[in-house]
Amino acid sequence: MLKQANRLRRRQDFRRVYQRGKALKCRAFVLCFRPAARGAVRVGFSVSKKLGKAVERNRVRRKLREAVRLELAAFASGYDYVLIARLGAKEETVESLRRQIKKLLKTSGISPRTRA
RNA sequence: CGAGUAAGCUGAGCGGACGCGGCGCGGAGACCCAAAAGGCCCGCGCUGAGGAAAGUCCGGGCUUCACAGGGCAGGGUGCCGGCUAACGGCCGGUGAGAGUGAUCUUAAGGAAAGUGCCACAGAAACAAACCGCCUAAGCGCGCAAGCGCCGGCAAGGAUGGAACGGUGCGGUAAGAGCGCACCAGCGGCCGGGUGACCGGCCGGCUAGGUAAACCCCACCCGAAGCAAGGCCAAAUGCAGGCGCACAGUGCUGCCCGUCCUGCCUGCAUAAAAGGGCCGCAGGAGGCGGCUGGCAACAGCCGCACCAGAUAGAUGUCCGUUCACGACAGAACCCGGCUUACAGGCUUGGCUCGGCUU
RNA sequence: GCCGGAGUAGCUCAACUGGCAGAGCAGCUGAUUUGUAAUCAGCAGGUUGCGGGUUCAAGUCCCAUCUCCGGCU
Repeated sequence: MLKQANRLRRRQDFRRVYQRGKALKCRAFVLCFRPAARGAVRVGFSVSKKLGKAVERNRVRRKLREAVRLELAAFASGYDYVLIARLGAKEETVESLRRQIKKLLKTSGISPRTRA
């Protein structure tokens, strides 16, 4: 679990990221991001019912959150992010998710130092 | 020893590191916000999913609508007694069915209130005569045997899931509950039981199936749901309609009756600006003991307080043990039902079979 | 949280009050054609999602369950 400050919580924030942000995808998830007014890293998660029943969805979300927590330094502050789990996320481990996050953030073109 | 049957319990453990929700205590920036409330941050302590949390199939509590009115429709339940806040649940019994048995299953009221249906086959599917059996009585013909007419019968055959009680004896022209005995079913009386029902005696001899077809009878059901609903802060405008009629009074429909308001309806306005708080977890609750009861359950006493989120908390890593871990995640609460489930455990339980004494 | 609808041949759909599960397309075989298409004739293809029950008889009625689709808040 992330701290409250690092969470994306409002429905409108999600919508803003979906509509006006950029999206990158890999096997396990889609990463959407968008510059925000505040200077913090805020991440939201989306796991649809397509992934399975409540227990399975919880497991996927927790693995994603743990991976994000461990890689929090790699995220550029001043941006809002949303991770949308895909069907492949069920087979991933936390370690493999961390690698995919790092890879996607590198290709995103924004680095932690630019807006720290 | 083997096979079975019944009731119940459990649902990986221990240690460490990094994290998260809630509560309590302490602290801090002057960060979010128009402001209040609240949020964000740091430290410590305590605490943090299930037996099904699931499906949403029933029943309640709670809240609002008018403290919930009447009728018709509509829906549900359906052997008896009890338990319960209530139930379509549970317990105990009755009948029926299955099993060698322990035991299990059971929507199990009414078919002489009425209607419908019973395909094909068959003469006929609720009142029938195709094949068949008979020719006693009556009439005609004939010397007679006999033939014909008028008829009688439902035993046998055939069809069907089902054919107007079954078996046997008597009876008859042939037959038939026509008579008798037993069995099944029906009605009455007597006895037992709170009752479903059971037992006995007597009577008249006969009534097809289907109500998970319509229906009849008995009993029950107002509706919507915590995004219910209430409070705080901010904002209070525009458009339309009505005057003794109109509008609303919440959704399974219609009608009647009646209450309330004077204004009502729509939009801005509810997924708004980061809105917030209550509802919200002390309960028909849990654990232990005693008493009453065959039991479900009830009463009394004692003990502890045991999730409460709102993008929604249990995860990751390391070590270790073993039978290598199933189904599965609270969202207002509770009682049931149903469904899913790796494995493990308990019972001075019960039944059947084999062997030994 | 609440409430609806559907499941039938490989595909798209029928089957009224329970009474032999059917049609079109697709498939296969044959005919026609030099050959193909079209056309004609014929054939095969079904645990009616799954499991129970009621009934003489169930796609149809009742109960339970699975999957999919949709709606309201």
